[in-house]
Amino acid sequence: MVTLADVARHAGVSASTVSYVLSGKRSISASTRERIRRSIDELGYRPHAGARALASSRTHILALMMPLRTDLYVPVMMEIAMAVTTAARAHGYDVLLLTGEEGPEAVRRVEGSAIADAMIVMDVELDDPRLPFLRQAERPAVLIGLPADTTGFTCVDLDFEAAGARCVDHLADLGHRQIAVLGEPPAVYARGTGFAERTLAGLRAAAAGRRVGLLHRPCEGTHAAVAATVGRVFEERPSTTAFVVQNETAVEPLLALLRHQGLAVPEDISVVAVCAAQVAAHASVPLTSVGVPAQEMGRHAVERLVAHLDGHEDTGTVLIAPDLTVRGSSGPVAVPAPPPGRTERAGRGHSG
Amino acid sequence: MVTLADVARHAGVSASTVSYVLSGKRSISASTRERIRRSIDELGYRPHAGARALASSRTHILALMMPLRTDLYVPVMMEIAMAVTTAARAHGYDVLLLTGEEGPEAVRRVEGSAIADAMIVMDVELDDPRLPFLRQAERPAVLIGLPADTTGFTCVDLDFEAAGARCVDHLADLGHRQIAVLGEPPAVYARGTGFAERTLAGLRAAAAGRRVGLLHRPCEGTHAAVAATVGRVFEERPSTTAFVVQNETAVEPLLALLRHQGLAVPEDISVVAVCAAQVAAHASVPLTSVGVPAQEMGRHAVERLVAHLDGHEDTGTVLIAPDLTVRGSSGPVAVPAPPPGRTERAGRGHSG
DNA sequence: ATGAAAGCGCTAACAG
DNA sequence: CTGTTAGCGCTTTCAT
Repeated sequence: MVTLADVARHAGVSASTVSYVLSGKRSISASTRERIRRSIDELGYRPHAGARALASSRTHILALMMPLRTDLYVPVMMEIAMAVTTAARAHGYDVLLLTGEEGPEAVRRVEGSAIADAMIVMDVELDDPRLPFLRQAERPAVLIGLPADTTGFTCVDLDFEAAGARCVDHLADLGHRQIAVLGEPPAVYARGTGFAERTLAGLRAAAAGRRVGLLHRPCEGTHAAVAATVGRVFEERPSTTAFVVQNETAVEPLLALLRHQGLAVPEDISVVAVCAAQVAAHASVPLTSVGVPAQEMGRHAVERLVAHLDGHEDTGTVLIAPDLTVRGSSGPVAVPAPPPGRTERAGRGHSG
Repeated sequence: MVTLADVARHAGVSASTVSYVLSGKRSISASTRERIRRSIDELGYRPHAGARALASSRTHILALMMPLRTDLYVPVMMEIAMAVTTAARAHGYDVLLLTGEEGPEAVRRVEGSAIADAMIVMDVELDDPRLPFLRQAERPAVLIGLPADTTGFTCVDLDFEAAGARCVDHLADLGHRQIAVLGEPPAVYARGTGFAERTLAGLRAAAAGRRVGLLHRPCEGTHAAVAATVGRVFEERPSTTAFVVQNETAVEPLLALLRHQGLAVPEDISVVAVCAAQVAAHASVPLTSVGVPAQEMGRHAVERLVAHLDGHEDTGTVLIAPDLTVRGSSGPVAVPAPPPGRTERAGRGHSG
């Protein structure tokens, strides 16, 4: 193994000089700097991570806590993880993957063993059990998601409230007066994930402002559950002309159901999604949607953390502005509004 | 920060004794061991990862190289990553996440900086550029997937050849004589991923043995591509009565298309998938399938690596036996075989 | 602009 | 069964 001492000997300088060339923490004459660089390349030297961590109290590792749960859309989690890793590498950091399984204990482990310089926590719940430990930890943390109390943390998330409002505004602009919301499964609301509620708040506020009716129903992503939920929606609000879906797994079942009921999208009924762009774009009917900016979230999280580690204190919440992409699943409400043809007799979408 | 020295002082012993209690590498009297354990708990001591790594040349970290590509089914990657992380924790290891982005350079980095004790490489191609570097590395590696030359590595994968054979046997047993295979997109075959070819080899061998016709077509996962491919399949082999799909994203488009053409599954046509169990189980028609044992693969990979690190030399390939789960998308071929009703005129599945 | 030297916290001989 | 001690490879004062 090539050590710093080897490089120093090879370049005819002291170890500290090599170290300083690497860290750039003091000025080195151009000539020796070049000589040392050459030695480094020639010998194929790489600093020993452990030694460096021990001496400097900096591991250049960020810990990423992933949820173990599977009721959230996995590809988005993965995209965030990849974005975090890529952004981290761009700043000279590596990423340690932790599963939610260990829970708060993972925080103590990272803290106690100094195995990472900072933590990124995904799938944060409103009253997350990890937060107290994170607060009393030495290391900075960025939360992806918004807990009830954000004191002491930097949080990064999509502005789901604005996203909800954006959906309603878009549909209201198209003339829709009665909107149904197909939400995440009840379990997601129950465990206080926050984003679902925030979206709902935005939807409701905008609906009130625009004087359109809003009916919200949590929903599992199975064909059966979607059929049942949509059935009840049409019973309660027969004048529904648009759906907002916030549940990746419910997207296809919903589209299949509407098709099966002879309702054409967007001629008879509009559908807008709050979901991963990929899901919206590749659905059997490309969906107008507000995407979850996974890449951006991952990147922001890392950059905040790196800034903090570099001494630029900057706690605070980053809410990423929603972006609504029109893809053709939303259109003007039919005039006169067609009665929802919900039985087998109906043919394919005619709007008159 | 609490150090080993603090614990030693608190327990009234020497540092080495504490170290040995932790590692169990030499016998300690029950009384002092207990005393030390108590001190450790009381002080909340955790070994400093960097110091330990420096002194012992063991980081207790496994590096996991994930593909950055998105043409493979993401949830399976994620499931493997989670299984790896969980299994690693169970053996006292943490997992460092590396993206394929860095390519072979990542291998050199891990090797040179001694940031991990071993590597797990996912999405291995037949002639993977990382393998030469991995071979000359000090640290052991486990590949998830099978390269052309497995010399020097432990490889873990599903026995895709057996999986393919299993599908053909299942369908042949049901009386099918002409099977079509909807494969991964051409790009997956082109870059030499191996598993796709191995599945095909298994399908072909079994088909030859059972004297059933086999037509294989790579296919993108879009509705348009599936429609085009299936159309050509029926033109070339009108007597096709069963499909084997190995492409998660093509599953729903295929089912939708068959439905739209008035072909009932499994009455008119059988469908068997080689894909993630979750996809098969939650498809609009639950699919008979051979699942990808992601959990098992991740676990095996870690266990092999840990065994190797513990000195139990055990290089070799682990091919996990396929498991075909019957879910109702496969059935006996209709007698007499129905002509595929591929045009709009056809009603819903009647077999006469 | 460069060197010398003292650790960082832990492990593993080497002694007893 | 336990203690002493010499590093592991690097960073960072303190000198010059």
